[in-house]
Amino acid sequence: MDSKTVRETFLDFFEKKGHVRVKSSSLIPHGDPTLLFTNAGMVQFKNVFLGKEKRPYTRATSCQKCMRAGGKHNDLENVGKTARHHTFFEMLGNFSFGDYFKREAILFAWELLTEVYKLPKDRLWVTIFRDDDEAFEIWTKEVGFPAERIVRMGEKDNFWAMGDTGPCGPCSEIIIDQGEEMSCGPNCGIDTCDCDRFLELWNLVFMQFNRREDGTLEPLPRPSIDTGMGLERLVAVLQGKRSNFDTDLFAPIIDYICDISGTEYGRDEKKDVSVRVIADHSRAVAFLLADGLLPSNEGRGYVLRRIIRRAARHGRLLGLDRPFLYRVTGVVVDKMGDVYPELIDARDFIAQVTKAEEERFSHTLEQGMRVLDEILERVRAEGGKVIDGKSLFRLYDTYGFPLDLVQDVADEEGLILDLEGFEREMEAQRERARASWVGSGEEDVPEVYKEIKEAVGPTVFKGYDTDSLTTEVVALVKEGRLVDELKEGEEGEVFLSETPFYGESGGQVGDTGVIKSEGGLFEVADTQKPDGELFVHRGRVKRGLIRKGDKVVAQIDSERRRTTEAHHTATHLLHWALREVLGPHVKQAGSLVAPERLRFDFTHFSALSPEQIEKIERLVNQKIWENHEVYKIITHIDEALKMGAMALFGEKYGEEVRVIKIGDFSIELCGGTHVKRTGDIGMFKITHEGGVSSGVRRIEAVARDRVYEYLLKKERILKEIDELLRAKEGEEAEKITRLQKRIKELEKELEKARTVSASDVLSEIMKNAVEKDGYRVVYGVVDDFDMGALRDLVDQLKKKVGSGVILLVSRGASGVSMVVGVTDDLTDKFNASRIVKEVAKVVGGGGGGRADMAQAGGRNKEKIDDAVKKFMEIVGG
RNA sequence: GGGCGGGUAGCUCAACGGGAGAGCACCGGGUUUGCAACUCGGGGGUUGGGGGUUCAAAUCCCCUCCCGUCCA
Repeated sequence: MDSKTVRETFLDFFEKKGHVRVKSSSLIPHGDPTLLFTNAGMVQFKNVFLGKEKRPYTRATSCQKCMRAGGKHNDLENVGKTARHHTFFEMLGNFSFGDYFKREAILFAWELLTEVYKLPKDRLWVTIFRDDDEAFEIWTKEVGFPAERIVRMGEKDNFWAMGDTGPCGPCSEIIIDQGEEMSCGPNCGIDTCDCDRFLELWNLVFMQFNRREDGTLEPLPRPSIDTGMGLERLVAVLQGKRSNFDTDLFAPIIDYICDISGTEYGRDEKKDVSVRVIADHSRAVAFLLADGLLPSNEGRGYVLRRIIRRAARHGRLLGLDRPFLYRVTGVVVDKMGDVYPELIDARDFIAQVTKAEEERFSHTLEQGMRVLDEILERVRAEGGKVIDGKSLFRLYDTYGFPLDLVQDVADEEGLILDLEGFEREMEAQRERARASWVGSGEEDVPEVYKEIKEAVGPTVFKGYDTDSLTTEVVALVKEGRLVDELKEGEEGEVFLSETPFYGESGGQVGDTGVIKSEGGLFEVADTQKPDGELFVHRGRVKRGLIRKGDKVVAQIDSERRRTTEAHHTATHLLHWALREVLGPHVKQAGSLVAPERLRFDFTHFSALSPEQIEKIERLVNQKIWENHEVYKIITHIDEALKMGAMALFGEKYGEEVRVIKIGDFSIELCGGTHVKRTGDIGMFKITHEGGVSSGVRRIEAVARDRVYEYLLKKERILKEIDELLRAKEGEEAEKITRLQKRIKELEKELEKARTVSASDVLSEIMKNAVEKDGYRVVYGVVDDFDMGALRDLVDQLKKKVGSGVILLVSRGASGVSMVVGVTDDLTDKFNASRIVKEVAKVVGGGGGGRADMAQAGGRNKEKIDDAVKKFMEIVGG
C-alpha cells in the first residue's frame, strides 16, 4: 500500500465514522507563542479542548504537518542516525470534542488497524495507564485482546498533559512487535528499551481530567479524545520496511540525492547518514518555507537556518560543495504537492530562499576556514597537540563554523579538540543569555486600571460611527492614583462610559481631541487601551475643572483622524500590493499608522528594486483612484477566516471579529478605523524602503494631504538647487557632473601650483641651510601648509640635502603645525620623534612619529622663533 | 533580549594613534595579425553616519545604522 493510500484510507475511515476531515494547520502555530512549531495533530484544536473555542463539529480527523526541532522535543541530533527520527513528519489523528470517549476510540483504532490495514492481531501489544482499569476492561472484554499482551505503565509514559494545568488524562498506546530480528538484545521489551522491535504505533489520549493549580484532578464534564499516529512509521510497517527512510515517502528523495552526488545508498553507513539527513531536512525546509517562514538569526527562523545549514554540511560530506538543497526541495514539491498544494504555490520561492541560504553558508564557511587556518598555525607554532576550547568556541560563536568540520580538519592534522573547554564557554554564554532575561517584556496592567474596570466595566467605543458624543466621566487618575477632580493645568487621565476616541492598537495611534464639561476643558493628547477594553484619555486640563460624574462632550480631532484613517486603509492596500508584486510569502511583521505617515514591516528576503517599489506604488494608487468601497463587517472568527481574511501572526482574536474588506481583493481582520471609499485616500507615495532585520523589510509611506506636503517639500528643494545651479528642470544631473569635473581639474591645477610654489619655498629654505660635520641642518617657516604638504616638502628637502636634519613650521589659522625629518643615515644620531616633542613643547603642543619623520602641532604662533631656536640647540646649530 | 566579530577603492582584504595601501577589476600606452598573457602608467576613497579624547583618529571612547554569527 503506497503512502498516499495509507493517508487517504485513514481519513476516509474516520469520515465514514462521522468525523469532519479538517485540513492540516500551518507548521507555524498562530497565536501560540509558547510553541515553536506545530508538533502534534491536536495543536489546532487546543482551544477547542480548553472550551475557549467552538467548532461546528464534535468529531474531527486530520493529517497534520508537524515539526520537531528546537524547543522541548529536540530530535535534530538524532535525525539520520536512526530509522525513525524526523524533523518534519505527518501525524494522523482522530479527535472527539466531548462526543465519544474511551470505548469508541479504542474500537475505532482496533478496527482500522486490523480490518482495514490488516495488521496481524497476534503481533500487536497494548500499553495502558497503571490505574486505568476502564481501558483494560474495554481492551479485554470488548475487543477481546489477550490480557497478557497488555502492559500497565506509569505516569511518565501513559499519562498525557497539555501543560502544568489544564486538560489531561491517561492514554493507551498500540504497539507492534516487529519480530526477534529487530531486537536490540536480551533485555529488549516494552518498558525496558526504546528500540524498533516494539514499535509504538498509535497513541490514544483519553482527556478526562482538568488539573487545577493545586495539582488536584477534577473530572471534565465532557471528556475528549485526541489520538496521534505517525504516518511515516505506519507506512514503514505496512510496506514491511525496517526504516521509515525505505518507504515511498523518502525513496524518490533519497534516489535523487544519490543521483546528484554519485552516492550509492546502502554501501557506506556514514554516507547513508548524510543522505538521510538531507532527505529529512529537505522536507522540513520545503514545508517551512511554504508556510511563510524565512531563515533568520532568531526564533523559528533560526531553526530553519540551522536545518538548511545542517543539510548543506552533509551535502559537502557527499562531495556536493555547490548549492544543491534547493534542487532537492524541488523533488519534495513534486512528490507531495498534490497533497499539500501550498508547496506548489511556493515552488520558486522555496528554491530561491534555499539557494540564497546555501550560498550564505558557503561564505560563512570560507570565512571560518581562514580563521581556523590561523588557529592551526598558532597551535603548530607552539608545538601543541590540542585546539583549545576558547578558540573552538570563538569559531563557532562568532563565525558560525560547525564544530564537526573542525573535527575533520583536526583529524587530518593529528590534533585533538578541547571539547570540555568548548562546553564551558558555551555554558557561560547560556548563563549570560539567561541572566539578561530578567525584565520579561510584557508589562502588567497597572492595578489602578484593573480597579476602574472592576467598578465601571469596559469603555464602550463609538468611534467607528461618530467623532463626538455626550457621555459621563466615570473615573479620574492623577499620577497613578484615583482622584475626584482634575484642576486647571493638571495632567491626568480621564475615563468615560462611552468614547469616540480610538485607543492605540493594531498599529493605529490613539486619537487626540477635547473633553468638555460645563466647568472645564480637558485636552486629550493620547488615548490608550492598556488591557484592550478600558480607554485611557491622557492629557491636561486646559481650563476650569473636570470632576468625576461630570456630563461631558467628548470630541476627537476629526481632521487628524481622517488622515490617520487614510493611512490605515492605505496600509491594507499596500499589504495587498506587496503580495501581488513580491509573492504570498509577504506577511505583516509590524505596522504603525499615524496622521503623519504609515510604516509597514513585512517578511521578505531581499531589498526591493526601484522598479518593484514603483510598481507597488502604482498598484496602490490605481486602487485608490478606482474608488472601491471599504466594507466593515462584524462576524464570527471562523466565518472571517472562511472568507479568506488575513489574520496576524501571534495576535489573539476573540470569537467576534471585525473584518475590513476593500473591493473584492483585500480582506483583513482589523479593529482600526478606515475611510469609506478608497478614493478618500487621495494619493499614496512611498517615501522610504529599508531593512529592519534579516528577512524583514520596512516601507514608509504617506497618503492624502501628506503626499502633497511631501511633494511640495521635494519641489522646493529642487527649485533651490535649480536656482543655485542656474539650471532648468532636468539639467541638474548634467550640471553637477560638469561642476564635479571642474572641481577635479581645479584641484589638480592647485596641486601643480603648490608644487611650483613649494619648489620656490624649497630653494628659499635651502638658502639658510647650516653646514655641520658631514650633514646639514635646515629649517623653514611657511604660511598655511597642511601636514601633507609639509611632509612632501620635507621629503624633497631630504633628497636635496642628502644628509641632514630638517624642521618645517607652518603658521595656520588654527595654530602651528610642524614636521621634523631626519635622513636615514642620521637616525642613530637624531630621532625626529624626540626632537619634534621637544620643539612642539615651546609652542604649547605635542607630537611624535617615527625616527625619520615626525609631526606635531601647537597653539602659540608667537613662539615660533623660540621653537626654531630650540631646534637649533638640539641639533647643534 | 544578551554576547562576539565586522563595515576601508567596483570586488576581496591589509594597515590598528603619526605619510590610506595590495591583489583582482577598470581606463590608457607598449608588446601582438588578433586575443589571452606580459609590461609601463593612470583614474578611482567624506575609511557606514554622528559626537568626543588628542598637537594628530581608519586606528581609542560614546551614540547610531547596517551585515555576519552564537545563545535565549
